[in-house]
Amino acid sequence: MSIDKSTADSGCPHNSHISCGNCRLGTICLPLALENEEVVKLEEIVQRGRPLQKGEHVYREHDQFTAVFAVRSGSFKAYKLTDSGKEQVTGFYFPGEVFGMDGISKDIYTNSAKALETSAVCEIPFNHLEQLSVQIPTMQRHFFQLMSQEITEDQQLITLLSKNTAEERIAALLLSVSARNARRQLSATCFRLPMSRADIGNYMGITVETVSRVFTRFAKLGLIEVDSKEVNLLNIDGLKESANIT
Amino acid sequence: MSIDKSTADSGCPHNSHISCGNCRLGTICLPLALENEEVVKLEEIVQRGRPLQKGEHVYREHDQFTAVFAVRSGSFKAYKLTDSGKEQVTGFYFPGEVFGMDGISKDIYTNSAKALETSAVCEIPFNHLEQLSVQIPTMQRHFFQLMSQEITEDQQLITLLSKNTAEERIAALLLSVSARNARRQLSATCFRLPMSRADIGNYMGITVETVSRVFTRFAKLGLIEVDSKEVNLLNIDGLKESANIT
DNA sequence: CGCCTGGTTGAGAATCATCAACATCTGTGG
DNA sequence: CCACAGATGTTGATGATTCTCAACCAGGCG
Repeated sequence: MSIDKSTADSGCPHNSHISCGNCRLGTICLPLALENEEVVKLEEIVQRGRPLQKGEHVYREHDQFTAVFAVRSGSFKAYKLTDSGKEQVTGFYFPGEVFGMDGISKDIYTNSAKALETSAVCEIPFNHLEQLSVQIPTMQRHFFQLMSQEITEDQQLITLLSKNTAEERIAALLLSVSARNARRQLSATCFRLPMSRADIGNYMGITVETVSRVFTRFAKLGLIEVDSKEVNLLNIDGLKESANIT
Repeated sequence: MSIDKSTADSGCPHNSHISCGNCRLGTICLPLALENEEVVKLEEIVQRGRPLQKGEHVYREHDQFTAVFAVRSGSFKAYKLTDSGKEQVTGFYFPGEVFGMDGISKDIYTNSAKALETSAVCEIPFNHLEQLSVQIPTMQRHFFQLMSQEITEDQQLITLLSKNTAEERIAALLLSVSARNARRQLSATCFRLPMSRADIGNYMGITVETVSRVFTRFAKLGLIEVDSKEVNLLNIDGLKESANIT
């Protein structure tokens, strides 16, 4: 909100000409143990794209798979259309996180990815990444890990959807966003949810109405404060109890 | 059921001394475009394990991650325990399919894997596989694809859990097992479900009772025949309609 | 200013979970 | 070979959570 692009220092990911080496998101999206000269090789293949407007697509379902993407600023949602034409949100991505890996298996993206707000991505062409992975084993390992992490997270969501109530799901989502914010040195308690209530409900397998009701219920219990998209987690431990996570 | 191990030919995956080169599951778990000499390299690192009895574990949640596994014969389920101690089934694996990739990200398995019946696996030590991937780009690509496929499948399950009714979920499961059977040149209509009703319900996010009811409902509609674990899909198109897949 | 999208709230309906009883299957030991 | 116990599966009755439908409210934008 209050980020002033004109005075953005080299650590600000909005700035499109800074390099991986001094991007402050590096610790999230890069392998930690990368040599300087290896970072240079990586930088050669990474394409820092122009900003995307809210609603713009990075790629669409069934597009030819060419690259994976790291969120530079803003946020994205991945979704697919079911056979009956309904949307299914499969994930939200915040700065430093990598998406697009679903496309590898069939050489075609199985999801669409669109910006939830004005955002920017780094594009990492996959054929180059493969070559680089052969040269730099650390890179290969890191990328295996990123994919494995996606699997783990999807499985957590599966558990959530298959076992938990609406309240537990919402609590888990809030805690997830909170934790991911903390990883970027941002507030773990006070933040803006970039996605709509409909997206939340869709992602969590509940209706908008239920999302809305749970939010107000949480607010009445003093667990959170809500002002449209802005939320303030007043009682994280209470939320964790509601999420059934200890 | 009627497999006679004593007369098992070299193509039978029960036979523990056959190699990847002439394993009839090769087309499923191996990259197609592998040179002969490359297959030899792969065979050097693959460990063909002893049979596992029903209920035996391949690995347990929180174990040190060492290897991924290809199902040689039988079937497995992957599951994890939730914080509240309940079980969550995260996948079923049939011959030719690879599991254990969830462990890569943290170097620790995030699931347990146990045999649903007498089964056998090929163990592929991951450090060797990484080295091999550097030598054989096709291998790297193939492994990326396997992981990406796991992501895609998990996301399909997410959609199922988040949007579909009990009937649709069961229909989808039956069709999934059917398709995976067909891939192994087995009957797409008549097969045995190796997992319990409880496992099915757990995986699909519904209770055993509901599973049972849906099975009998499907049977009454003439869509399937059920005799305990044996099922016969009488009307695949009808099932696809029930699953909302066209 | 009014329209449209997105969000909230309410009332009734439906699916599925829960609880409970009963049936069946499996394997074990007499 | 049979009897029995425990696990697994089926069926029924009841109830709760969540969905659906509907009205209404708030904010952004032409």
